[in-house]
Amino acid sequence: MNTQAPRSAAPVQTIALVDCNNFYVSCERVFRPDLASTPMVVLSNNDGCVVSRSNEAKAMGIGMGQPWFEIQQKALAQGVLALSSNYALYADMSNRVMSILGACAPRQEVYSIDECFLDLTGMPLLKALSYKIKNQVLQWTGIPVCVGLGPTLTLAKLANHVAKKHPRSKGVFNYNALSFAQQQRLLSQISVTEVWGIGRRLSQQLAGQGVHTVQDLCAAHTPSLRAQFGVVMEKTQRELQGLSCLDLQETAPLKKQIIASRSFGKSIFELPDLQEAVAHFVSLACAKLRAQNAQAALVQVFLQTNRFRPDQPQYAPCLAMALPHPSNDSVAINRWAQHLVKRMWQAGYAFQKAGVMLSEISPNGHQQSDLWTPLPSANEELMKALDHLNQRFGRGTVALSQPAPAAAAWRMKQARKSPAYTTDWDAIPCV
DNA sequence: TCTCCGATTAGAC
DNA sequence: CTAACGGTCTAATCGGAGA
Repeated sequence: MNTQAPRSAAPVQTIALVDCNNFYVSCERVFRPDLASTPMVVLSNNDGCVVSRSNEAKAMGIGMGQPWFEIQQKALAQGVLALSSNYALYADMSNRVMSILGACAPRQEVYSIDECFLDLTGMPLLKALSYKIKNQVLQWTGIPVCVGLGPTLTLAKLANHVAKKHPRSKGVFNYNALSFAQQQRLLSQISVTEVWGIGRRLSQQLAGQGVHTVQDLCAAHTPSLRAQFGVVMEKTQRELQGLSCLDLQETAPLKKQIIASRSFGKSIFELPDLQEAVAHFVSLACAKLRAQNAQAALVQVFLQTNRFRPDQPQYAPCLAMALPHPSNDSVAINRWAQHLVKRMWQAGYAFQKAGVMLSEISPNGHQQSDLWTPLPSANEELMKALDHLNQRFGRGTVALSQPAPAAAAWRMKQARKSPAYTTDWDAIPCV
């Protein structure tokens, strides 16, 4: 068994993981302070599953990812408020939180919509600093956060988990401040399930090897671990031992693929409805592509019937096409995408979902062109104007196809959505 | 035999 | 009234095809 403290030549880093509490619910509450103690949940797209829960809802036993239809009746009877997700609001709140946090440290990695890593290495009075960060975010945005500190990204995440779970920590936990013996005792009290990168499947397999706690994983024989589970697991173990294997990624690398897809509010049978939906997905995907100043060389379109209805005929075609040259032009890409839908559509199927995938992505302006085919007259100005309008007045203001998405047959179900408080003046309640 | 590809798997949020 | 179960993204790995 490995009971040695890891000795590393590098001075101990201090990484902070700052995570917003019940993020989507907290965003909604900023604009509805009257809901501060109402049990509430936010639902995924199409009002499908629970994706964010208030503490009250957690206490009632409502699980993360539970299908809403399964618990709806009981939950409503218990007074649970359910809201459709309002991504425009959450993205805007996230930007505010992240820019405040970014100013607190020389280096930041925005890891997801509600959490980021900060490099606090070498800074004095870490505990006081952490509380200051936490209070500043709360004061300036209304969003509560917890802060976990550790010598590696994985341990910072674990420390954040401790901060969230133990009320005594008051939202801040510093793993680096523990003695080696205290660290071991703590790790032996936490299930491996809580470790970043260890999901349901792996924790089950680990349990088969007698590895149940984080301490068990730290102490496991490294070569056997590597042989059975691969590199990723070895890195996780090293990180838990305090040896840094993962780096903070300050600038997000270009996406290798961009997908825009959605389930429909109801089944779609007709080709024109499907085409409209696909046109919409193309414009979403291309906007994302342009936002990272990139272009794609491959378009793919897929259609799906409802896989939860085995009694109905199933059909899930997917067709790809290489673009004549890399592009991020919604109009051009839509032409090819429409072609693909037409090829795949067949009468009689109840389509439930469709999507567009862009891949073989490269930075703008790096296209290999040959001498004979002229470069396409890129609709650059048009696309710029389009992105601007959609940002300013809301997604779907300017679309590639006729009907506004709000009226479309394929539009997703969002029965209980809150207003766009932060991006639409008219949505601000008069006081 | 080596490499490249697509499909599959696992995980995160 | 009934039926109803999310959307993106990455990396590793494996088996088969092709060089």
